Amino acid sequence: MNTPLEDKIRELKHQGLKATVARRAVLEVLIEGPSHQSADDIATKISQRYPEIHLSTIYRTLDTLENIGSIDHVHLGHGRAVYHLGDDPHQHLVCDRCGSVIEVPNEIFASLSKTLANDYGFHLRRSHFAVLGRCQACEATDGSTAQPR
Amino acid sequence: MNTPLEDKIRELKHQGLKATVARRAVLEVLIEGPSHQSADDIATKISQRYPEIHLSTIYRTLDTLENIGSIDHVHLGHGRAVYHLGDDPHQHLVCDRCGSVIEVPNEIFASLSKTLANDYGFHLRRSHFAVLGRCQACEATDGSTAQPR
DNA sequence: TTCCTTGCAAAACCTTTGCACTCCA
DNA sequence: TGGAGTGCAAAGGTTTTGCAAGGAA
Repeated sequence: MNTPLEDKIRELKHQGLKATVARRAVLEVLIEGPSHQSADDIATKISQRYPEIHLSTIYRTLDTLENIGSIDHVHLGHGRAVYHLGDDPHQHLVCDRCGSVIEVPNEIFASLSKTLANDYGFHLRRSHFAVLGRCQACEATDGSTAQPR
Repeated sequence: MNTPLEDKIRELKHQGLKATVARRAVLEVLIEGPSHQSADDIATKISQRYPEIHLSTIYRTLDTLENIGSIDHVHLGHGRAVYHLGDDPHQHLVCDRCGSVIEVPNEIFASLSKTLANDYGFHLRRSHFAVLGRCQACEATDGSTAQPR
Protein backbone atom coordinates (compact mmCIF):
# COMPACT_ATOMS: atom_id res chain seq x y z
CA MET A 1 0.00 0.00 0.00
CA ASN A 2 1.67 3.20 -1.17
CA THR A 3 0.56 6.76 -1.03
CA PRO A 4 1.07 8.77 -4.21
CA LEU A 5 3.68 10.83 -2.38
CA GLU A 6 5.64 7.74 -1.38
CA ASP A 7 5.60 6.59 -4.96
CA LYS A 8 6.97 9.89 -6.17
CA ILE A 9 9.68 9.91 -3.53
CA ARG A 10 10.68 6.46 -4.59
CA GLU A 11 10.95 7.64 -8.20
CA LEU A 12 13.20 10.42 -7.00
CA LYS A 13 15.55 8.16 -5.11
CA HIS A 14 15.55 5.67 -7.90
CA GLN A 15 17.03 8.41 -10.09
CA GLY A 16 19.78 9.03 -7.59
CA LEU A 17 18.22 12.24 -6.31
CA LYS A 18 17.82 13.21 -2.71
CA ALA A 19 14.45 13.42 -1.04
CA THR A 20 14.63 16.89 0.41
CA VAL A 21 12.01 18.92 2.22
CA ALA A 22 11.54 21.17 -0.78
CA ARG A 23 10.95 18.29 -3.13
CA ARG A 24 8.50 16.62 -0.79
CA ALA A 25 6.67 19.90 -0.37
CA VAL A 26 6.32 20.51 -4.10
CA LEU A 27 5.07 17.00 -4.68
CA GLU A 28 2.61 17.30 -1.80
CA VAL A 29 1.08 20.43 -3.25
CA LEU A 30 0.82 18.96 -6.72
CA ILE A 31 -0.74 15.77 -5.40
CA GLU A 32 -3.25 17.66 -3.31
CA GLY A 33 -4.27 19.63 -6.35
CA PRO A 34 -5.75 21.50 -8.13
CA SER A 35 -4.30 19.68 -11.06
CA HIS A 36 -2.72 22.70 -12.77
CA GLN A 37 -0.70 25.13 -10.69
CA SER A 38 1.88 27.73 -11.57
CA ALA A 39 5.21 27.95 -9.79
CA ASP A 40 3.85 30.89 -7.90
CA ASP A 41 0.68 29.06 -6.86
CA ILE A 42 2.83 26.27 -5.53
CA ALA A 43 5.18 28.66 -3.76
CA THR A 44 2.32 30.41 -2.03
CA LYS A 45 0.98 27.19 -0.58
CA ILE A 46 4.37 25.90 0.41
CA SER A 47 5.32 29.09 2.17
CA GLN A 48 2.50 28.55 4.64
CA ARG A 49 4.00 25.29 5.81
CA TYR A 50 7.67 25.81 5.05
CA PRO A 51 8.37 29.55 4.99
CA GLU A 52 12.06 28.96 4.44
CA ILE A 53 11.63 27.42 1.01
CA HIS A 54 12.55 29.96 -1.59
CA LEU A 55 10.80 30.58 -4.90
CA SER A 56 13.97 29.87 -6.81
CA THR A 57 14.20 26.49 -5.13
CA ILE A 58 10.70 25.76 -6.31
CA TYR A 59 11.65 26.57 -9.87
CA ARG A 60 14.68 24.34 -9.61
CA THR A 61 12.66 21.57 -8.04
CA LEU A 62 10.01 21.75 -10.73
CA ASP A 63 12.74 21.56 -13.31
CA THR A 64 14.30 18.56 -11.64
CA LEU A 65 11.02 16.74 -11.28
CA GLU A 66 10.19 17.42 -14.88
CA ASN A 67 13.52 16.06 -16.05
CA ILE A 68 12.84 12.72 -14.45
CA GLY A 69 9.32 12.65 -15.85
CA SER A 70 7.56 12.96 -12.52
CA ILE A 71 5.71 16.07 -13.55
CA ASP A 72 5.01 18.03 -16.68
CA HIS A 73 4.32 21.61 -17.57
CA VAL A 74 2.22 23.36 -20.14
CA HIS A 75 1.98 26.92 -21.28
CA LEU A 76 -1.66 27.75 -21.19
CA GLY A 77 -1.75 30.41 -23.80
CA HIS A 78 0.02 33.45 -22.44
CA GLY A 79 3.37 32.50 -21.13
CA ARG A 80 2.84 31.47 -17.54
CA ALA A 81 3.65 27.81 -17.15
CA VAL A 82 1.50 25.50 -15.06
CA TYR A 83 2.62 22.18 -13.68
CA HIS A 84 0.84 18.91 -13.13
CA LEU A 85 1.65 15.34 -12.26
CA GLY A 86 2.89 13.30 -15.15
CA ASP A 87 0.77 10.27 -14.42
CA ASP A 88 -2.38 10.96 -16.30
CA PRO A 89 -1.68 11.89 -19.91
CA HIS A 90 -4.22 14.39 -21.08
CA GLN A 91 -4.50 17.48 -23.21
CA HIS A 92 -5.61 20.96 -22.31
CA LEU A 93 -8.31 23.09 -23.84
CA VAL A 94 -7.79 26.66 -22.75
CA CYS A 95 -10.35 29.39 -23.16
CA ASP A 96 -8.54 32.47 -24.40
CA ARG A 97 -11.22 34.70 -22.95
CA CYS A 98 -11.76 33.47 -19.39
CA GLY A 99 -8.72 31.27 -19.04
CA SER A 100 -10.60 28.18 -17.94
CA VAL A 101 -8.95 24.87 -18.62
CA ILE A 102 -10.73 21.72 -19.73
CA GLU A 103 -8.84 18.46 -19.60
CA VAL A 104 -9.55 15.95 -22.30
CA PRO A 105 -8.22 12.44 -22.68
CA ASN A 106 -5.40 11.82 -25.11
CA GLU A 107 -7.48 9.46 -27.18
CA ILE A 108 -9.36 12.37 -28.68
CA PHE A 109 -6.15 13.36 -30.39
CA ALA A 110 -5.24 9.91 -31.61
CA SER A 111 -6.31 10.36 -35.19
CA LEU A 112 -4.82 13.85 -35.42
CA SER A 113 -1.61 12.47 -34.01
CA LYS A 114 -1.52 9.78 -36.64
CA THR A 115 -2.15 12.26 -39.43
CA LEU A 116 0.60 14.58 -38.28
CA ALA A 117 3.07 11.73 -38.02
CA ASN A 118 2.24 10.38 -41.45
CA ASP A 119 2.00 13.65 -43.32
CA TYR A 120 4.60 15.77 -41.55
CA GLY A 121 6.80 13.40 -39.62
CA PHE A 122 5.74 15.30 -36.54
CA HIS A 123 5.28 13.48 -33.25
CA LEU A 124 2.84 14.94 -30.79
CA ARG A 125 4.32 15.04 -27.35
CA ARG A 126 1.94 13.64 -24.82
CA SER A 127 0.67 15.93 -22.13
CA HIS A 128 2.40 18.97 -23.46
CA PHE A 129 0.07 20.68 -25.73
CA ALA A 130 -2.43 23.44 -25.13
CA VAL A 131 -5.33 24.10 -27.41
CA LEU A 132 -6.69 27.62 -27.45
CA GLY A 133 -10.24 28.55 -28.23
CA ARG A 134 -13.46 29.52 -26.54
CA CYS A 135 -15.29 27.63 -23.87
CA GLN A 136 -19.01 27.18 -24.14
CA ALA A 137 -19.90 30.03 -21.80
CA CYS A 138 -17.64 32.56 -23.48
CA GLU A 139 -18.67 31.48 -26.92
CA ALA A 140 -22.29 32.04 -25.92
CA THR A 141 -21.79 35.54 -24.55
CA ASP A 142 -19.45 36.22 -27.45
CA GLY A 143 -16.37 38.36 -27.48
CA SER A 144 -17.67 41.89 -27.67
CA THR A 145 -17.44 42.86 -24.00
CA ALA A 146 -14.46 41.21 -22.39
CA GLN A 147 -10.86 41.15 -23.47
CA PRO A 148 -9.30 37.93 -24.63
CA ARG A 149 -6.34 37.65 -22.33
CA MET B 1 -3.11 45.90 -58.71
CA ASN B 2 -2.28 46.16 -55.04
CA THR B 3 0.79 45.22 -53.12
CA PRO B 4 0.19 43.33 -49.89
CA LEU B 5 1.47 46.35 -48.00
CA GLU B 6 -1.00 48.67 -49.69
CA ASP B 7 -3.79 46.27 -48.80
CA LYS B 8 -2.77 46.27 -45.18
CA ILE B 9 -2.49 50.04 -45.08
CA ARG B 10 -5.97 50.26 -46.52
CA GLU B 11 -7.27 47.97 -43.78
CA LEU B 12 -5.66 50.26 -41.25
CA LYS B 13 -7.24 53.41 -42.60
CA HIS B 14 -10.55 51.69 -43.01
CA GLN B 15 -10.50 51.16 -39.25
CA GLY B 16 -9.92 54.83 -38.66
CA LEU B 17 -6.27 54.32 -37.76
CA LYS B 18 -3.39 56.38 -39.01
CA ALA B 19 -0.78 54.99 -41.36
CA THR B 20 2.36 55.89 -39.51
CA VAL B 21 5.95 55.08 -40.26
CA ALA B 22 6.07 52.56 -37.43
CA ARG B 23 3.00 50.72 -38.65
CA ARG B 24 4.24 50.59 -42.21
CA ALA B 25 7.59 49.32 -41.01
CA VAL B 26 6.09 46.52 -38.93
CA LEU B 27 3.87 45.43 -41.79
CA GLU B 28 6.79 45.53 -44.22
CA VAL B 29 8.85 43.24 -42.05
CA LEU B 30 5.99 40.81 -41.54
CA ILE B 31 5.22 40.76 -45.25
CA GLU B 32 8.84 40.18 -46.19
CA GLY B 33 8.98 37.26 -43.80
CA PRO B 34 9.93 34.88 -42.37
CA SER B 35 6.38 34.11 -41.50
CA HIS B 36 6.83 33.92 -37.74
CA GLN B 37 8.76 36.64 -35.98
CA SER B 38 8.95 37.77 -32.39
CA ALA B 39 8.61 41.41 -31.42
CA ASP B 40 12.33 41.47 -30.94
CA ASP B 41 13.05 39.96 -34.36
CA ILE B 42 10.88 42.63 -35.90
CA ALA B 43 12.49 45.39 -33.89
CA THR B 44 15.97 44.31 -34.92
CA LYS B 45 15.13 44.51 -38.59
CA ILE B 46 13.26 47.75 -38.28
CA SER B 47 16.05 49.44 -36.37
CA GLN B 48 18.31 49.07 -39.39
CA ARG B 49 16.00 51.17 -41.51
CA TYR B 50 14.31 53.32 -38.91
CA PRO B 51 16.58 53.52 -35.87
CA GLU B 52 14.21 55.92 -34.14
CA ILE B 53 11.40 53.40 -33.84
CA HIS B 54 11.31 52.15 -30.29
CA LEU B 55 10.67 48.59 -29.12
CA SER B 56 7.69 49.71 -27.09
CA THR B 57 6.17 51.23 -30.19
CA ILE B 58 6.55 47.92 -31.92
CA TYR B 59 4.71 46.17 -29.12
CA ARG B 60 1.96 48.74 -29.30
CA THR B 61 1.80 48.47 -33.06
CA LEU B 62 1.61 44.70 -32.96
CA ASP B 63 -1.19 44.98 -30.45
CA THR B 64 -3.06 47.43 -32.63
CA LEU B 65 -2.66 45.37 -35.76
CA GLU B 66 -3.80 42.31 -33.92
CA ASN B 67 -6.91 44.05 -32.65
CA ILE B 68 -8.05 44.83 -36.15
CA GLY B 69 -7.30 41.30 -37.27
CA SER B 70 -4.44 42.23 -39.57
CA ILE B 71 -2.02 39.99 -37.78
CA ASP B 72 -2.09 37.24 -35.21
CA HIS B 73 0.23 35.92 -32.59
CA VAL B 74 0.98 32.52 -31.16
CA HIS B 75 2.96 31.35 -28.21
CA LEU B 76 5.27 28.72 -29.51
CA GLY B 77 5.82 26.73 -26.40
CA HIS B 78 7.92 28.80 -24.05
CA GLY B 79 6.40 32.16 -23.58
CA ARG B 80 7.85 34.23 -26.36
CA ALA B 81 5.13 35.32 -28.73
CA VAL B 82 5.62 35.29 -32.47
CA TYR B 83 3.54 37.25 -34.94
CA HIS B 84 2.37 36.50 -38.43
CA LEU B 85 0.00 37.91 -40.99
CA GLY B 86 -3.61 37.05 -40.39
CA ASP B 87 -4.42 36.18 -43.96
CA ASP B 88 -3.65 32.55 -44.15
CA PRO B 89 -5.26 30.59 -41.33
CA HIS B 90 -3.01 27.78 -40.34
CA GLN B 91 -1.84 25.92 -37.29
CA HIS B 92 1.63 25.52 -35.87
CA LEU B 93 3.57 22.43 -35.05
CA VAL B 94 6.46 23.36 -32.81
CA CYS B 95 9.34 21.08 -32.05
CA ASP B 96 10.05 21.34 -28.34
CA ARG B 97 13.63 20.29 -28.89
CA CYS B 98 14.92 22.46 -31.75
CA GLY B 99 12.13 25.01 -31.88
CA SER B 100 11.40 24.59 -35.55
CA VAL B 101 7.91 25.48 -36.70
CA ILE B 102 5.89 23.61 -39.28
CA GLU B 103 2.77 25.24 -40.64
CA VAL B 104 -0.13 22.99 -41.44
CA PRO B 105 -3.45 23.90 -43.00
CA ASN B 106 -6.46 24.30 -40.78
CA GLU B 107 -8.32 21.51 -42.49
CA ILE B 108 -6.20 18.94 -40.75
CA PHE B 109 -7.87 19.98 -37.54
CA ALA B 110 -11.40 19.97 -38.88
CA SER B 111 -12.45 16.68 -37.41
CA LEU B 112 -10.78 17.37 -34.09
CA SER B 113 -12.51 20.72 -34.02
CA LYS B 114 -15.87 19.09 -34.58
CA THR B 115 -15.26 16.55 -31.85
CA LEU B 116 -14.26 19.18 -29.33
CA ALA B 117 -17.31 21.28 -30.11
CA ASN B 118 -19.68 18.36 -29.84
CA ASP B 119 -18.21 16.68 -26.80
CA TYR B 120 -16.97 19.66 -24.80
CA GLY B 121 -18.66 22.74 -26.22
CA PHE B 122 -15.19 24.02 -26.94
CA HIS B 123 -14.55 26.09 -30.04
CA LEU B 124 -11.08 25.98 -31.48
CA ARG B 125 -9.84 29.44 -32.30
CA ARG B 126 -8.39 29.55 -35.74
CA SER B 127 -4.75 30.40 -36.13
CA HIS B 128 -4.04 30.60 -32.45
CA PHE B 129 -2.98 27.26 -31.39
CA ALA B 130 0.44 25.72 -31.08
CA VAL B 131 1.02 22.01 -31.05
CA LEU B 132 4.13 20.82 -29.29
CA GLY B 133 6.01 17.69 -30.12
CA ARG B 134 9.07 16.48 -31.95
CA CYS B 135 9.99 17.16 -35.53
CA GLN B 136 11.24 14.31 -37.66
CA ALA B 137 14.91 15.14 -37.25
CA CYS B 138 14.79 15.45 -33.48
CA GLU B 139 12.64 12.38 -33.11
CA ALA B 140 15.23 10.44 -35.10
CA THR B 141 18.21 11.54 -33.03
CA ASP B 142 16.09 11.13 -29.92
CA GLY B 143 16.24 13.16 -26.75
CA SER B 144 19.32 11.98 -24.96
CA THR B 145 21.82 14.63 -26.05
CA ALA B 146 20.10 17.97 -26.43
CA GLN B 147 17.85 19.80 -24.02
CA PRO B 148 14.22 20.26 -24.81
CA ARG B 149 13.87 23.99 -24.66
C1' DT C 1 32.51 13.41 4.73
C1' DT C 2 30.92 14.40 0.24
C1' DC C 3 28.74 16.87 -3.01
C1' DC C 4 23.95 17.49 -4.13
C1' DT C 5 20.63 21.18 -2.76
C1' DT C 6 19.25 25.32 -1.14
C1' DG C 7 18.76 30.41 0.39
C1' DC C 8 19.64 34.74 -0.99
C1' DA C 9 20.29 38.43 -3.96
C1' DA C 10 20.85 39.97 -8.20
C1' DA C 11 20.19 39.74 -12.97
C1' DA C 12 17.92 38.40 -17.17
C1' DC C 13 14.08 38.46 -20.08
C1' DC C 14 10.01 39.94 -22.16
C1' DT C 15 6.32 43.13 -22.06
C1' DT C 16 3.64 47.07 -20.34
C1' DT C 17 2.86 51.77 -18.82
C1' DG C 18 2.99 57.02 -17.77
C1' DC C 19 4.04 61.17 -19.60
C1' DA C 20 5.17 64.73 -22.53
C1' DC C 21 6.19 65.58 -27.24
C1' DT C 22 5.30 64.66 -32.24
C1' DC C 23 2.99 64.19 -36.37
C1' DC C 24 -0.82 62.38 -39.38
C1' DA C 25 -5.36 63.37 -41.29
C1' DT D 1 -5.35 72.16 -35.28
C1' DG D 2 -6.51 68.14 -32.40
C1' DG D 3 -6.13 63.86 -30.98
C1' DA D 4 -3.95 59.60 -32.16
C1' DG D 5 0.63 57.82 -32.02
C1' DT D 6 5.39 57.80 -30.38
C1' DG D 7 10.02 58.01 -27.76
C1' DC D 8 11.90 57.45 -23.58
C1' DA D 9 12.52 55.74 -19.18
C1' DA D 10 11.02 53.19 -15.72
C1' DA D 11 8.50 49.46 -13.75
C1' DG D 12 6.20 44.92 -13.87
C1' DG D 13 5.99 39.95 -13.74
C1' DT D 14 8.19 35.67 -14.34
C1' DT D 15 12.15 32.86 -14.45
C1' DT D 16 17.23 32.07 -14.15
C1' DT D 17 21.81 32.22 -12.15
C1' DG D 18 26.23 32.66 -9.10
C1' DC D 19 27.88 31.79 -4.88
C1' DA D 20 28.54 30.33 -0.40
C1' DA D 21 26.23 27.79 3.24
C1' DG D 22 23.49 23.74 4.45
C1' DG D 23 21.96 19.04 4.68
C1' DA D 24 20.88 14.07 2.89
C1' DA D 25 23.10 9.77 2.17
